[in-house]
Amino acid sequence: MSVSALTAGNSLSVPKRIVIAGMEGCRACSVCEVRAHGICSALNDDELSQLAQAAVRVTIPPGRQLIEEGSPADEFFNITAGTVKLFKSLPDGRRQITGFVGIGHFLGLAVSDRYAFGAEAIDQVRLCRFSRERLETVIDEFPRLERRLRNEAANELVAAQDQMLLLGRKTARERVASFLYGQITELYGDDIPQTAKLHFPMTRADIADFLGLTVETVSRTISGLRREGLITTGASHEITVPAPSRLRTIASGEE
Amino acid sequence: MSVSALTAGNSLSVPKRIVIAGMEGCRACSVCEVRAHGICSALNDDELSQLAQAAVRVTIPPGRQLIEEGSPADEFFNITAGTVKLFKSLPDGRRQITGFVGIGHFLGLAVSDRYAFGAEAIDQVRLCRFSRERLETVIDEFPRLERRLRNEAANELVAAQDQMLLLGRKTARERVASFLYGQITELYGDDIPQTAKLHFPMTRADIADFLGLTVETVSRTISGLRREGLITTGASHEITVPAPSRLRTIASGEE
DNA sequence: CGAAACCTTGAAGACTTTCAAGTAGCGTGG
DNA sequence: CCACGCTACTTGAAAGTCTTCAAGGTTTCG
Repeated sequence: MSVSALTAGNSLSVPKRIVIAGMEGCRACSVCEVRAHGICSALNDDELSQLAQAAVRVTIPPGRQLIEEGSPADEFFNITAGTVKLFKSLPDGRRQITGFVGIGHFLGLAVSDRYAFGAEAIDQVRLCRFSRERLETVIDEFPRLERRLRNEAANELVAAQDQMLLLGRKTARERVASFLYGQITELYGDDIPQTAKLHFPMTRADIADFLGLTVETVSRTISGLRREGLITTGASHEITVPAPSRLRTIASGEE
Repeated sequence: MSVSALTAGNSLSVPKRIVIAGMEGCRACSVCEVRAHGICSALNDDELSQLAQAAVRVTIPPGRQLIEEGSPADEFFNITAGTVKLFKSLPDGRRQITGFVGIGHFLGLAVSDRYAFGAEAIDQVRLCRFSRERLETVIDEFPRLERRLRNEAANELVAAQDQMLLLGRKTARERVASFLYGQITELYGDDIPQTAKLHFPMTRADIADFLGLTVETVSRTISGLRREGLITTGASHEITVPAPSRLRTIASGEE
């Protein structure tokens, strides 16, 4: 389901842009929008063109699942646009989103032969697709890539540990503040402005599944933060934060 | 505090076994108890002796902290005996244990220059210590090691995702069952016996901090499982599981 | 424009926590 | 050898945070 869905998604959503394996990718990489990000930044142009031969670029419409939990892990992805949610589910439907990943993110670092998580496009997503086999070949030739992947994994691990602290020990208020502050740092990096304007793609349900809460609690908590003057809400996916540092304080459990 | 504490721990706890940097390690590796585990299994004897020159073996008494959250990450560790708990804390003392790690585990895969987590010995722990610098040198020479580290990180990532699902979406009962079943698989691998006997080193408080619960809830839940006949309790760190598969069912949220 | 999906708010309920007290295990020392 | 003190574990009762159930309002998109 997962892989075929992906292929179908490509041909259905961008019929005018048929991708021929190994061709378009070959051209695209050196001028790719994520040339400077993710694993690609670890390679020079020559090396990149080798990688390109293993890549296919595809576009995924919002809501389409690109990886199904437990399906054979024979592909890797590199996101070039949009946002993907990663998740795990229980048999009765309870769901935990383990992360939102965007531009430059490398997806599919599974060790086993099956994906341990699902992945679904939140908005329109573009990505490069590699077969596991071909990527491994390229990796063997470029040790730098290997290190890059290790660092990528290590970074994700740090984020996962933060999220475990959040899920295991933070209150609803602290969780929502953490989420919002996380969105701020993702958007602005270390250069946080006095007033941050956010426009995120995920729904309240996504946020709830990410924070281990219900939609109602997320909604109520956001309303609470608004009443306190800590945030201003525009459209449902737009939030303005007049004093990000106050949010950071709450997020880290200091009040 | 962390590194000095470690050194102090070594000299204080095993005064008769003074370790000379690069010497004992050099001998020990090829006959090491974890020769076949962890990163060492990725190397042949020759390569290993190179690695050994960068290693110092130390022993840590129970309760001693070997890594302090936020301290400079200039060392890596490879555990050869005992169990270590990894954790993150909030300013007010709330604590989340992100994992228990034992024999063969490689510790310190930080990308930043500071540890993002703390680490404390649960029982008596032995480990190999490397300076970050020296390990990186060895890694550069052995690409296999690099891949090994990536796989290690990928495996941890899978475990972290499981834990996020647990913390965000499982009930107390499911969490405790998950913990116990996890202990079973760690001890027996894929070959689960009809009746599993467990003897784990962590306290109820550790388990609580791992599962995002309080000690009281852990205790009550274990009592509940016992009343249901799902487990038998001996000494406080000993539990017998007459039907592991039932526990697995509960752990995965199927009842 | 209208159906559907999404978001918000209220009230009742549930699971877990908090507070409290008692029991048990263990190492030290009289 | 047993008392003492400490830490760990267990159990009960009350309290609290978050969830569940329910309904109304809003946005989105064909």
